Amino acid sequence: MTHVDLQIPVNDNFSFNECLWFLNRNFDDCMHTVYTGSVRKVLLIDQLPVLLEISMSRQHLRVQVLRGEINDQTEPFIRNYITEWFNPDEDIAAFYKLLIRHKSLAYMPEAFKGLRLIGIPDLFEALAWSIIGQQINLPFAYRVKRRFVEKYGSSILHDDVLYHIFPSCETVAKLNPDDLCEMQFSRRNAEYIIGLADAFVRGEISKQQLAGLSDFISRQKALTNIRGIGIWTANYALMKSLKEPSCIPYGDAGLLNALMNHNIIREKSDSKEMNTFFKKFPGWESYLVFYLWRSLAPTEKEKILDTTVRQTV
DNA sequence: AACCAGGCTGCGC
DNA sequence: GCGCAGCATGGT
Repeated sequence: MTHVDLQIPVNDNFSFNECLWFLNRNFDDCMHTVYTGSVRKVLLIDQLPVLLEISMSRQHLRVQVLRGEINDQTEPFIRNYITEWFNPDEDIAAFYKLLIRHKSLAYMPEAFKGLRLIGIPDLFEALAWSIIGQQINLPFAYRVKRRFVEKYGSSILHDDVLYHIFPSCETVAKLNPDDLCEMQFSRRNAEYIIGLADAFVRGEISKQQLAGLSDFISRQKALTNIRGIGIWTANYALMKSLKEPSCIPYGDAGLLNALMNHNIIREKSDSKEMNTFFKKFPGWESYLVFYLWRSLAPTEKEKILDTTVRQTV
């Protein structure tokens, strides 16, 4: 049964266009494809691919199934996935109130109005992606991810477009570091990712197990116990995959740049000022980090200029 | 050519 | 517990 729509309600302060804009920033992310007013992505549900198109229809996210089955089993999975991806059910009014109080951030609720923290619901994907992104620039990280996904993930073809599924931990666990070094992983990051995949295969870690731990610190520790996952990666994954509200990815280059841009810290090493700053946003640290990252993206004007240049060249 | 990039490990203290 | 070198991999 195709052509069935799902509707997912959204609450106030939700802008699908802002979310789409973020998904389509200036990077080439192979895990989804953005169109005007919609985004397509394929999910793997019980080993079967389901291609979705998400768009906005009145006060609902509208999910159309372009390929694959939608039934009593897959529907809850899809609903849950989309909800964790766009977080349309959150109430971010309190966050906006805090932003408005802050001198150099007061512009954000208007400038980024309705942007939600875009999640990566799959924990293995979130962790593997953040390991890929360690200490390398983002355009390069996205290129490495694309090579990795195109080689070791599966995909489906629809209307002449390939939609990719992230490699499974079973597949990755069987790789040798050399397989990944070929695609410009550093040897160490290759070892990290394969080890991570192995931990998932062995059941040493899972999203469910992690979510079941009693507090934030335990969840952080469970992650940093894995080789290759430091505090930055742990916080990134907890923020993107487990909706942890108070994650500060310490040392993050982008975060530090954003804080410098907003004159919130003077030196990148100034962790004291940074901590005092974050204390003004209790419970919204993750959201704040996400909005600060958003502030690093080029403005709409710059982006249009950029594509114009590329086209004429 | 030097410095940067959404860091981590291991060591010495 | 904290600071710091050493480390890979490319981009600008």
